[in-house]
Amino acid sequence: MLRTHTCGALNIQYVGEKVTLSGWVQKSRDLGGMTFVDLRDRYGITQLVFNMDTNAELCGKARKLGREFVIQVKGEVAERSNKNPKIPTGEIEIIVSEFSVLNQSKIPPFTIEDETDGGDELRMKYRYLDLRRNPLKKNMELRHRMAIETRKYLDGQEFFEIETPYLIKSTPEGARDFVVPSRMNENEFYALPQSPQTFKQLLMVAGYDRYYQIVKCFRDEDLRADRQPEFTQIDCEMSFVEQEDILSTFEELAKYLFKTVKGIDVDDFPRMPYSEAMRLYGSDKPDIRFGMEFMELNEVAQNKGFKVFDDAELVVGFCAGGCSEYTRKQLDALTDFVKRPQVGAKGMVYVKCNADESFKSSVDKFFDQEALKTWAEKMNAKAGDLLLVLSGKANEVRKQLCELRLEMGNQLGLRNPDEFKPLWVVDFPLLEWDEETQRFYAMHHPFTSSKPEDITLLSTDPGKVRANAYDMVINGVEIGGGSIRIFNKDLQKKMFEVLGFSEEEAQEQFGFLMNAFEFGAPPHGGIALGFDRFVALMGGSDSIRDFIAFPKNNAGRDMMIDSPSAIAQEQLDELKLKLVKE
RNA sequence: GGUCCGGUAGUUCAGUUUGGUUAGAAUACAUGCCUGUCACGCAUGGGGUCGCGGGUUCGAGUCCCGUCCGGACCGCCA
Repeated sequence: MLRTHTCGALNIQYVGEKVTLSGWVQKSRDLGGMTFVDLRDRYGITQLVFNMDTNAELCGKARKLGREFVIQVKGEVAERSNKNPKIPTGEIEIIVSEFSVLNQSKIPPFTIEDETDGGDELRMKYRYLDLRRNPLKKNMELRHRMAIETRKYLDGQEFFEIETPYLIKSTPEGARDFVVPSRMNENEFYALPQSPQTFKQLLMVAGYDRYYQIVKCFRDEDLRADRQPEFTQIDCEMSFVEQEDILSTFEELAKYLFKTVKGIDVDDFPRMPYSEAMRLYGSDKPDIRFGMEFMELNEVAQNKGFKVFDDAELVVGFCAGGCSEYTRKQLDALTDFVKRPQVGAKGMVYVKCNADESFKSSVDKFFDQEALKTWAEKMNAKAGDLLLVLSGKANEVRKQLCELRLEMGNQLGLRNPDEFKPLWVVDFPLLEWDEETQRFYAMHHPFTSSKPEDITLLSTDPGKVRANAYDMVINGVEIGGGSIRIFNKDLQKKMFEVLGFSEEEAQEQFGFLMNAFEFGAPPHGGIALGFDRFVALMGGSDSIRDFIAFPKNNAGRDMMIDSPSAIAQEQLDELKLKLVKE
């Protein structure tokens, strides 16, 4: 037996027992007459002790152990004379009687300690060493816990976990597909699923009225801190449900996860229409841990001779409470922030609501005290507050102000990662007009149904149609989204028509789904939650990378295995593929 | 496709603003000493193509151009 206990298992109750432990050498401390070795495994650290008086040969051998050597030791559990209260095994140590080196280790490129060295590049290349460290280990444990609890909850709600294929069919809608050449079908390709969308709908037709899957999805788009080309979703679908059934079922799932995994009780999720989210926060995924809601100022700020405002479609700002003492330098920094090309504002107007009830603004030339007072009143500002105002084209300026609001939230410490404020954003538009291609695109996806009362607009004013679509948003992160689907063949055909598909194209790409709708498709709807993001959120991080065991870098590369990579000519030949060399 | 930040010892970084002696620190590593350490301590030592290429200059880690790599973001992500 290579071990009788793990390195986290032993405590004072085991004193006197003979045990066998295996693990990695975390560190050794050679004091001359005696040597201490910290032995580590996934479960903890146990101190080994060697003494020159009692066993000089063994002690001498122990001194030669290097970091990360894998060893097996046999010995007796003893109470320490000097206890270490910082670790669970700190009251005991192992008086080693024999040990063997199971494997040696090179000196690792970074130390296996919690918050020490190792830049991103190195950590990715030696991911298996980084995973030995506590921070990543905790993240993997959190991920495991959430997966298990998700399964428990959904199983308790009668959901079946059913796997759907990874080798499917490419469709032009939505994100770019990863494609896989088919050896047996010359000139043809599979695509990896961006989501199991159509399959889960077919499962509804099949009568499996509650389905879920914790499933990998693939999108060939550029990466971000919160976006990987392969990522995991909690994918669900239910039959004989309305929007409210989905919302309550998955609100309960989220609450259950917060409770079981974090021990946190979260309040009921407020529901906010998309239009209101855009108006108040300039975002379809507002962070409602803090206020600073937007207020439109066209009425009070236009036609006062300030050309920038007069020419703008929208003048909008928010009130940063208690910030009237911001210095010129801080305000300049905020102006630079919004003028960065990534934000794209032309400038920023501020109004300090001074303690003595006077106002100081960057546009004093155009607005007197009385005018600024009307702004302050409109924005419910008190003495001591700071108003920040942007102007421009409505959609753009809302987005810019959203960035500024989040930045102020950061600066003022209002975005506490231990606080969780979820909400449902509902009533999304069904369609989105794209200027470049001059056509409508489905905002969610083409299987989304519209609000019944809006359905007549589909032919007359498609941009106005609201969808039975919803997003779960927590702390400004889009955790997931879904919709009530179309389950009628004719309506689905109509939808493809609005999206500019010819009947042939629609039949060719989605005929299998519409055909299935002719065989008794039940009303159904569902949701998919971004599992990586949810875990990262629970772990208090904006980046999902450290919640995925083997993630890819900025350029979609796996730096450890160095993929993607070229393939052999024989493989290309077999697939009948020719590379175009440039 | 674009914007910004970074690349100096095994590692994390300072040094670059204002070009000038042998490029430093911490940690890791090696050797020696040390019998209760747990970030052990003390002493000694080795360790550098300053990402790469070109240019300016009497002289480049430092300035300029290009390029590669990493990170954050915009576009993109139904």
